[in-house]
Amino acid sequence: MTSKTSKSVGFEQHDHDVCLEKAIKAAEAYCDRFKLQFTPLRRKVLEILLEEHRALGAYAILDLLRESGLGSQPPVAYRALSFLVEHGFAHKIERLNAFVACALPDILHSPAFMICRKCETVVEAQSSSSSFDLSGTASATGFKIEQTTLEAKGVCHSCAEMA
Amino acid sequence: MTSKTSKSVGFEQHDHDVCLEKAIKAAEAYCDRFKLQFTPLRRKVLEILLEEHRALGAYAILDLLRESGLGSQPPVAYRALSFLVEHGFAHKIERLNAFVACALPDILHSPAFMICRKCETVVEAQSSSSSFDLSGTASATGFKIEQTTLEAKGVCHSCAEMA
DNA sequence: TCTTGTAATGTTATAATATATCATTCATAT
DNA sequence: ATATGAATGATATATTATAACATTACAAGA
Ligand SMILES: [Zn+2]
Ligand SMILES: [Zn+2]
Ligand SMILES: [Zn+2]
Ligand SMILES: [Zn+2]
Repeated sequence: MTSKTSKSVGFEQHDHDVCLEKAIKAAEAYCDRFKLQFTPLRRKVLEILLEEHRALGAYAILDLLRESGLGSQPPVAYRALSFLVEHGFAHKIERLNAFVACALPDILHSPAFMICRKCETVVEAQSSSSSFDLSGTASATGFKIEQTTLEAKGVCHSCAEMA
Repeated sequence: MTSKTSKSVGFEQHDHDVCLEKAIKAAEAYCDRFKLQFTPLRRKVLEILLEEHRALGAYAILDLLRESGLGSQPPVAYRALSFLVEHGFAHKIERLNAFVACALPDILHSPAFMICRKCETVVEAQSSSSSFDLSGTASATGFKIEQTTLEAKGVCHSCAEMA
């Protein structure tokens, strides 16, 4: 059985070079279109995240940045990360306080993740913003869900009325 | 329209005394049944969380504990919180690095939350572990979803095979 | 060209969240 | 009463994240 709202990218083998290049190209195109600056720093952080389908903490990223001489203090990493997250090139995994490159860069989506607690692989599944069915993706890939986190941020009725 | 997988508790008015007492009683009963120690400290932390349907950070909780002379160092709060979370009496809101009392203490559930960014109210919706539909609860309560976080932790196919 | 505004980056300091470790006390069962 | 494990106390430190201010890069308008 497969879901109509979820489609996985990960766990199974795939051509990661294509994956990586597609993401960079998508970011370039998007920044070009919206006059955003895809600076060397931001590009490098995205490249670091794209290396693997794993989540990296800000300080791990910072270490790698330092190695390539592109910045060494926390705000440098956090700023680049918030740019990438803000524009959808990367996502924050709240459970891990860590970041992953978006695996679906050319698709408008609300991200959903399956996180293996053993190998730490993070698979991004496609979904709509308020309806989720991970069970399809999970069973299709053989992922065994143990625990889920679902948190919707927004504005409640009474707060909306005030404005 | 209402969802078959989600039912809200919150935002709208409700008898909070009942809410509070029900949660304490449920915790007592559960601990009794499973021979868990519902110590004064753990009870106090749950009471603190039950005061309001808002998420409290560990250090805010710690301040309140200190006031009642029940502990003053971080591990005290974190231990009580992990006990409460482990047994389902409370949940961690990952997006906020904060904790809420469970609003559905007598129902087996995988928690889902709607968080108002203005008043910081946290509403818990009932859901199954791998399929969610917050849109029903959201529209029923007038909550406007802006962003969602969906993260499933588990074990991937290849890691499961190794074991 | 010059200036001036804005975005990005550099730098220092510190805040906020969370855990490791070891000592002590308490509950419970033999 | 005594041995056992669970819970708490206490100290130190790790990890994650941001505030605040200085500097540089770059482009639009004078
Ligand atoms: Zn994505
Ligand atoms: Zn795995
Ligand atoms: Zn709950
Ligand atoms: Zn509100």
